[in-house]
Amino acid sequence: MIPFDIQLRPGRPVSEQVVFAVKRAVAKGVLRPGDAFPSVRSLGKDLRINPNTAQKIVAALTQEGVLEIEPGIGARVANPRHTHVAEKEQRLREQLEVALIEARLLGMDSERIRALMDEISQNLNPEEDHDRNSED
Amino acid sequence: MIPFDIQLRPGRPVSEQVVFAVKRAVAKGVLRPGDAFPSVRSLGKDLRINPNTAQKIVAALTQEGVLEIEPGIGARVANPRHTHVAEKEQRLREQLEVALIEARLLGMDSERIRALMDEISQNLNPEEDHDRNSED
Amino acid sequence: MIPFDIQLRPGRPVSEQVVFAVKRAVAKGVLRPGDAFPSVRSLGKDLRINPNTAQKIVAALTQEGVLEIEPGIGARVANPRHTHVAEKEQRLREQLEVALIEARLLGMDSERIRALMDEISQNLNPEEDHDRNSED
Amino acid sequence: MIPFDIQLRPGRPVSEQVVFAVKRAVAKGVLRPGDAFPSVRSLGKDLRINPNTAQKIVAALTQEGVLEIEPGIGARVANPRHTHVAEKEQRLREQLEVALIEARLLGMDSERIRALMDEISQNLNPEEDHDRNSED
DNA sequence: GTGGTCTAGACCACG
DNA sequence: GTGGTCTAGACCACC
Repeated sequence: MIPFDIQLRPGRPVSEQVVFAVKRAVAKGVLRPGDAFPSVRSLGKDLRINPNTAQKIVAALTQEGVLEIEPGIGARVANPRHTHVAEKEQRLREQLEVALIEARLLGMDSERIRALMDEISQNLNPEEDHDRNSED
Repeated sequence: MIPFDIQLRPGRPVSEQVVFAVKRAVAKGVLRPGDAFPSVRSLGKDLRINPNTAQKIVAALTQEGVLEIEPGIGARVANPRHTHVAEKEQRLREQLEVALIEARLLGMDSERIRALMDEISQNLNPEEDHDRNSED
Repeated sequence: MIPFDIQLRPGRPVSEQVVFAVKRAVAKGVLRPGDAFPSVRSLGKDLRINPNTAQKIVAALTQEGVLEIEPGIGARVANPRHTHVAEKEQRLREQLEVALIEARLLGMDSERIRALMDEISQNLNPEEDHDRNSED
Repeated sequence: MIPFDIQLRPGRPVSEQVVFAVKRAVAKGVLRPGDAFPSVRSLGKDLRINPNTAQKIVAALTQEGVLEIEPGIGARVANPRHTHVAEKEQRLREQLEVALIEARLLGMDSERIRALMDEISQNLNPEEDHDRNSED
């Protein structure tokens, strides 16, 4: 079972969407370091996607440091290792620049943009309400 | 002549990159409403791309409301019309969510992210009046 | 002087727009049969368009039976002659079909469409209020 | 195979005509949400047009929300999403105004126009369940 | 297999 | 001159 829902939207690569969904789950705390991650097989079955694609997803997440593979055991969510920080921060800057430019072309001023950021940020936060079990 | 430089990076669609570069120029005020935009042919020649690709770029920018076409005359930067606002705002939210998630996975807290946003935002600001000579 | 305002919108052929504007003026009664129509020269000058284009406009309107040319005198709005009825009605049907299809794809039902038609139709009507001067 | 026939008329953009034909098919219910849509290549082959043109057609229909693309899988008729509603409704009004003006210049009164609309509308309706054999 | 992008060059309509 | 469309065929990413 996957502890989060993935809504595939047509028009973009499936693998990309799933990778992002996992990242979001980790960012929100729905998935936490140490949590088991579905095997390639069950992932493909659950999401109704090509096993080939499932394999690629796990590989990508591993490569980015989000997952860790224990050969013969399975995959689990990795401790934050902040790998490839430099290049990731570079990509992040670009993403933010793209978003900011689009926002401006939409006629938003800085205040409006900041408010939007805060709103999205808070939507990302609420992993605090339901019960938790901490063992870090 | 194009009043801004475009650095094509291999591996990504050329047209996409140029479209974005133009948007950035408009957002920065380097290109302003009413300014003439290079013809399809000259754009293609300047950027060393196929006229067809240049055509696609102009079409995309027109469709998004960034450019205005006068058939037989040429293209120019449009007044902000804010077309397709709903759809664009939705896409913007998604872009921002993606960026925020990446930032968190990088270990950034809200304050750090906000600072980064401000930095990028200010980099976008400098719409000085004097003609541009860039050699920083 | 032209007794109606024409707002040129970028992205479509100028001639087409002017032709349509004249038709609308006639349909609304702003221009009436017998009214003088500007010469090619003054039309081009008033609208700030290429004389070549102005010429084409007059020719098109004449060909459609909206204008009549009195050689050496000038052009005037023709009496409704309903020329080319068959082919025009055919074109009209196609236009209406296109519009209806777009409306449906927009999710409008017949009632909504009819209401929209009525609204537009009434917007076309009010040529009765202001004073008139007849010199046919 | 394409479940509807497209009669290309010379002199007008092929892509435009095909796009419209697909829209009509959707409006009539000949194509229904979820139905598979021919691949770019097969569409090009069936219609005897360049794959590139076929690609443009699919792209346009996707952009308008009529089709949905799953990369690597294929295209299918989308559920009505009613995107870009504001812009489309504006365009629709203009289309209707053009048609109404033409109708008036043809000497049609409101009643005649309405009757014509109803006729076309009903021609658009027949979404019978039985498979289609057209030899009317 | 699928869609997406790019190049190369032709033709047309518009002004 | 301008933009717009089409053809022909190549390459890539995705599944």
